[in-house]
Amino acid sequence: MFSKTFGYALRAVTFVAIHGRDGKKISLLDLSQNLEIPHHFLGKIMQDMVRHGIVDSTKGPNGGFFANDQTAKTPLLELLTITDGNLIFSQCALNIKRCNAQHPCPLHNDFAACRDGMLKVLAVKTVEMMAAEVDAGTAYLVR
Amino acid sequence: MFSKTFGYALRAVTFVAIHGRDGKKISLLDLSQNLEIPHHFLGKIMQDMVRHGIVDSTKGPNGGFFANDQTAKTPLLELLTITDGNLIFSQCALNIKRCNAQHPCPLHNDFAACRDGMLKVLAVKTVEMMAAEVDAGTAYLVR
DNA sequence: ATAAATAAAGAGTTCAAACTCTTTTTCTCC
DNA sequence: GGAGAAAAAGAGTTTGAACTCTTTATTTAT
Repeated sequence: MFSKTFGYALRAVTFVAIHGRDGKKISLLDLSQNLEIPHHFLGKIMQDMVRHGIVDSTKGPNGGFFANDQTAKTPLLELLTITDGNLIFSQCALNIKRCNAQHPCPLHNDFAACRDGMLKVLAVKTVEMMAAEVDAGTAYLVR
Repeated sequence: MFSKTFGYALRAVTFVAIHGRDGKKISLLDLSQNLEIPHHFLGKIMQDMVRHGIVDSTKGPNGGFFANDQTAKTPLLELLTITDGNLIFSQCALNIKRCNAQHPCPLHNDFAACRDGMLKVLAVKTVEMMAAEVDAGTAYLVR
């Protein structure tokens, strides 16, 4: 349903939201080691996050990624759109070309309900909500 | 969430359940043309269906695929298990190694609800229910 | 028996996601 | 301003799903 890239982005951005505040910066290596994500691959993903303004970064010694004004209040759906595009909104469970309420595949309604429920969650949940759960010890970003 | 193979299998088996009764046989080419599925690829999938006893087949002139006693009452979940294995039951939305109710990722509960709802539908719906919807014109297998 | 039709089987190709490696750019500290 | 640290960028590799092509086996009709 979601790409691995989305999972990596979500976990990394949440990690930065937690640890990359008050002038603290998280290096790519720190991120990839703490979250157990291949670091070159994560590099590409974080580039994209910076490009979209989800987090900020500085190069050079003591450089790294850090939270900005937007980081905490980013809805997860925005991350999904960046990593996976918006194909997920329209795609049919059976891969039929034309599938909609007027011309449904036999799984259209069941799948649409499931997918839309999930999208609703992603639209409402923000990075800071994720961070709060992790801080409270009620959810985990790794292992 | 599901492979294309599953969608192809579901549509093809349903088509056979509708048109391959009372001694009538559906050739691979008929199947692939009616459903607009690459026919060599569909061949492999139908082989697998025959191997698992979901439908029957005969070779030679006037050969093809046809429904057997089991076809109509096959739950969709059984097709899913054949085509996609049972990885889907355990996998986590964020691709975290250990993710369960005691050690959840931040999306665990939301995703589990969505996935389990979908699986419930697949466990209850059978091929004949799909066929009935298609026969009634309330659902479509193609385009 | 032979020929034709059809499923079955095997091997190969394509494509995109996931991942790796190398080089370049930018910045800081000395 | 030179060295080193770190992100950014580009190019390459791997892997598995999806798809194609060719050959073989089986059956029917004549």
